[in-house]
Amino acid sequence: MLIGEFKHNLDAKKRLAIPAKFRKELGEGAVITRGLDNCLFVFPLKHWNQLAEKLASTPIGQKDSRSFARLILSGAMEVEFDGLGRIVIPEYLKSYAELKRVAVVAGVYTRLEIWDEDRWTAYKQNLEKNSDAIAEKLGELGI
Amino acid sequence: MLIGEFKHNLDAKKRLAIPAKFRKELGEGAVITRGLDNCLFVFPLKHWNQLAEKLASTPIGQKDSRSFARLILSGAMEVEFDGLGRIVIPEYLKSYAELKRVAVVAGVYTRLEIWDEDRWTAYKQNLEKNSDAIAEKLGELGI
DNA sequence: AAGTAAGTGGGGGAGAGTGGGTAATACAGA
DNA sequence: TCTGTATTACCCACTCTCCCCCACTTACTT
Repeated sequence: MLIGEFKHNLDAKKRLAIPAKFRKELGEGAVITRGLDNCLFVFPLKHWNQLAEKLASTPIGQKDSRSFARLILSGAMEVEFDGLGRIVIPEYLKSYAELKRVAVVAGVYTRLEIWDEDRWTAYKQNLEKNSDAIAEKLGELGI
Repeated sequence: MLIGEFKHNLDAKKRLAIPAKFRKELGEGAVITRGLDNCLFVFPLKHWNQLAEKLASTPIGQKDSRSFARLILSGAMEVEFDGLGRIVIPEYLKSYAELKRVAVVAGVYTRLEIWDEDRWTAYKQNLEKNSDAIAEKLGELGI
């Protein structure tokens, strides 16, 4: 189950340790790509295939879905682990997500997200301010 | 049935003893995550899975549901008991709930809630002061 | 009053994360 | 074509955190 939040360092060689907990589930292969809200998405191969199919089959005529598909598909790369469970973040993804030294790796059930720590903190603070709206959403989901 | 209120210490290693009474019911697994009003929720695995599925299946393209799912899912952690029935509270949850030394573990029928003692006391006092108003609201809900 | 179950706390070892060194490969320029 | 440079990938070593185990204390029960 891909859940939880972990802080890890991006070293000078653009290597990022993936938490051991997630590594097992990604072992059979994963894809890293540009995500939404200036973070990176990491999909297990299984979910990636589903998503890619869906994106490829969206009507080419619609401007929004076309550019979304482009964003996701063109930025995609297969993830490769080194002997110690780290991945290398290509320069174009690093700059897209504005990654600096400390990165946050967050599990969102079907995918991982990689955030720059500062952006992540700011994003969360902004969300928590709207906790009333969140409570309402929870109600809708029957909690 | 998860009811009752217990005070326990959070030790220097961020371990928290779960009352023996609750442990049995959570034995098959549980998930801890950010809750409302700055407390933490602990769901039995069964309830959590339902919730997570719902969250994960919301459309990724919609900003609101995306950030909402992110907050709940990334905040979650599988609960693991040590040999003596304690769980470890990850740093980011500890700071979210502003947990200090003494924590309150409260059963709310389908879930547990974990509160910092001071916040819990303050919250309860506030509740008792406004119990009339709350009772009226409840009336509107047909209780 | 003693025994048992539950909670508190600490020490040590294994495993995970960090960071640097080196060899191999690719690429550019002479 | 050969050489020098840069980038990548693999390997190794150190540190720290987390997990497991054990011992002590408290409270409740009989």
